Amino acid sequence: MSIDIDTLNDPQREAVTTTEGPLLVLAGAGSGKTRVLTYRIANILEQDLAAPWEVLAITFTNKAAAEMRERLGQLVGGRARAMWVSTFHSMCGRILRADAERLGFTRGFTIYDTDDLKRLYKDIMAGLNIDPKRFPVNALMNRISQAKNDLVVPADFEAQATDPVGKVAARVYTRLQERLKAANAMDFDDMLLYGYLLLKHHEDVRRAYQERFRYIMVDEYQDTNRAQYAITQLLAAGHRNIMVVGDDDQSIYSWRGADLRNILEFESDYPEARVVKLEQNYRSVGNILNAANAVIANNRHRKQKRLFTASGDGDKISVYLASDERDEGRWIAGEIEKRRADGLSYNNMAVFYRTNAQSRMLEDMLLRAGVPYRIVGGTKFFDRAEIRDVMAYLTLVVNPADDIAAKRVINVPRRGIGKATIERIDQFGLEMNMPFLTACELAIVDPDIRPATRRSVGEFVQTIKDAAGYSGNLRKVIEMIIDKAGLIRALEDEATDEARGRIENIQEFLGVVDEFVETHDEDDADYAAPTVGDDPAAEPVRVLRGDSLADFIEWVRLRTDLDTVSEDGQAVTLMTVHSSKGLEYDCVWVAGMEETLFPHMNSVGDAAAVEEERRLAYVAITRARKKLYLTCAQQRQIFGQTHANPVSRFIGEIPSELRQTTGLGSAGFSGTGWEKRGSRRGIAGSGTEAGEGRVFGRSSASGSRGRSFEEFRAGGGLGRGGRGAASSATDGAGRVRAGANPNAGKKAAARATFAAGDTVDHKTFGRGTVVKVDGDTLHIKFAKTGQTKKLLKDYAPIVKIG
DNA sequence: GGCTGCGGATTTTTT
DNA sequence: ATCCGCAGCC
Repeated sequence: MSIDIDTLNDPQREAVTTTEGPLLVLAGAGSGKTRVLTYRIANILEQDLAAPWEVLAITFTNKAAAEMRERLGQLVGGRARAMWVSTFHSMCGRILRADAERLGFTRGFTIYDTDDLKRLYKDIMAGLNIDPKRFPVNALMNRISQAKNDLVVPADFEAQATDPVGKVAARVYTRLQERLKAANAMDFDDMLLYGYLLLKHHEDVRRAYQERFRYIMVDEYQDTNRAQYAITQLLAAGHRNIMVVGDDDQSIYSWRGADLRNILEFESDYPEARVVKLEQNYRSVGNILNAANAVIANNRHRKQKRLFTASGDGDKISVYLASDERDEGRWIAGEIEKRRADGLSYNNMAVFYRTNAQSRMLEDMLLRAGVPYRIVGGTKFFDRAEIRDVMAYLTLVVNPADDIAAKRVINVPRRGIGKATIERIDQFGLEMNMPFLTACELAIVDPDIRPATRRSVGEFVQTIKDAAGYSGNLRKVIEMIIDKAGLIRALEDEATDEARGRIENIQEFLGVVDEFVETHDEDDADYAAPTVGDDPAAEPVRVLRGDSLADFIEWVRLRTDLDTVSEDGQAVTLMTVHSSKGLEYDCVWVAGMEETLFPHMNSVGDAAAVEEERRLAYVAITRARKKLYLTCAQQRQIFGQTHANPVSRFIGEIPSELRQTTGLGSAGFSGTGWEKRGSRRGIAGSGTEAGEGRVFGRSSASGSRGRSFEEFRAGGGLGRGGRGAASSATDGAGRVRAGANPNAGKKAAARATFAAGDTVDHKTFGRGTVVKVDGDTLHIKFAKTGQTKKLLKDYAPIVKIG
């Protein structure tokens, strides 16, 4: 269990052993940053410099936190549990819950996500008679979010606002904070803002934490915004043992408030700071690293550093010039299969893109090629309407003042409470300055509401009230709430495939509850923050809330899709370049390397924005360990229009001797591929593949229109708002999980073209035999590779030949 | 109270 | 192209 410091290189060791005072670690991509962080913490414990609960490690994503926790567990065992290893938001969540009353909230406060918040904004704007056409909600939200991240409170904001939008925003902001407080709710930005204000204005609280956290470490420091920076400063002021780790070249979130100055000016904030640069890269081969270095060298505003590696040059970077995005996807799918044939696992491959819109075509092509994939990001499981409904009920139980939640589900499932009634109750509640739910309670005797409706309202209120009394096993409690609310019963009555899919989603949600319970059993309870007045030297009280429903809700609220990236099964990962930060793969494809896409058109023309795009390109390139592919399309459809974009400047910035170009206009380009023939609707197509002389096409038997790709990818659950969930709809291997697919039942009927024993020909894999037919999924054993693949009969490029 | 159809918008996204 | 929200109608 003891750590082996000798395995570190010199700067790494210096970072690990420099425990006292401020320390800035400039960690280049792939330079072993996480290792340094975890070793440093382990070392601190090893040397008895601090107790576990005196250590605070802050990361940006829950995933990163979980990873660090895991690795710390390996190094220091159970002591890792007592440490605060969390994101800024969950840390603030804890701090705020302990002393919520100081700010006028209760410990049961709700965290509003963007969707909830937007409802509230609209409500407020309607109340203030602000025309959403002239002042778009999104614009106001952005403006106010920015203010919060800059720690500007409504009064200051109002004083500063001079422009028309600003003045309107000021009114909305003021009202917003009142409404949020009345609902006992905070948005994500508030967690930071109020976390800061609590520490700033309550000296006893501040001192308790300052004294407690002997060692503080902040990862991805280049991405901190003003609020996070200020919180860090306050917490670190006690012992001044603050270590920040970051890479200015990987700062890609300035658009959401990240301030590069935080890292660039660390040395002036702490003149006594030690600075360590980690420049040896252990991840990528020479050619990739040199390409990355060459690209990023074009940025003016950066700390000079140059990564080097001891490993060989490796392959050149492959640049592919596709004719269009379809060709691009097809080519990537083909290359993926080639690497796969070389023995590389799908799990070691990833495809990145600049914008989510690009994923469609890539998915389509991978699907057709039978390449299993999983998508990171996009729509989240927890965003589905039915899941949000369940969450709203749970939230209401913990926080009856949450009007957004109350209004969301007062008529879900349908209880015959109409818009007019809701509006009436809402009006009344606002006038009386009481929560919506309280207003509901009083409305039960409102003679102006129909008796049947009043009864429904009463039942709704009673459901919530009763639920507050449930105790015991969390899963049972939640099941009971869902049951009493009648959510599943209503869906059962619908008796549609879609409703069945939703029921399954709710059941899956219960699985998530189990997951929570498993990872948060009593013994695992976190150490609560020392409460005010505690002797800071004493061991913190171990009280964790005793309120597991509230904990569960917070856990879900602060959770995102990225955290749930499952490593199960073999699949290529698809994600935006932003999501890829912190990850690494043997083979990486970056699609859409064109001007206006990457760099994005909204950034061209703004020097600072272009630099951020370049950092983004740098992040993408440095994710690859062994092989990097950059692709671009000569023609591409954007918003329904065809554009011809020049090749990205970032490709040009890579020295030509490091790259090798194929595709359009270069030898070896084979022209139109299979994907162009036979539309996705299943029209027969066939052709002869150059060089292989093989018949290829799709069965004409699938004459029906089939499901559109959209339906297909949304298969995991069509939310009421049509918000399908691409990522969660696929299982680990990228296949659509039949169980969660409301369309699962009806699709198999139409066409029975394949049967076990059929011989088929596949575009990429060649001849194979159908081993098994599983609904739309064909299990085909291919002669050439010997492996059995699962392909979707309506999408795979296969044709029956015997 | 729910469905349909129109119009606007559409980088990136953690929490 | 396509998704989403909203308004107006049944």
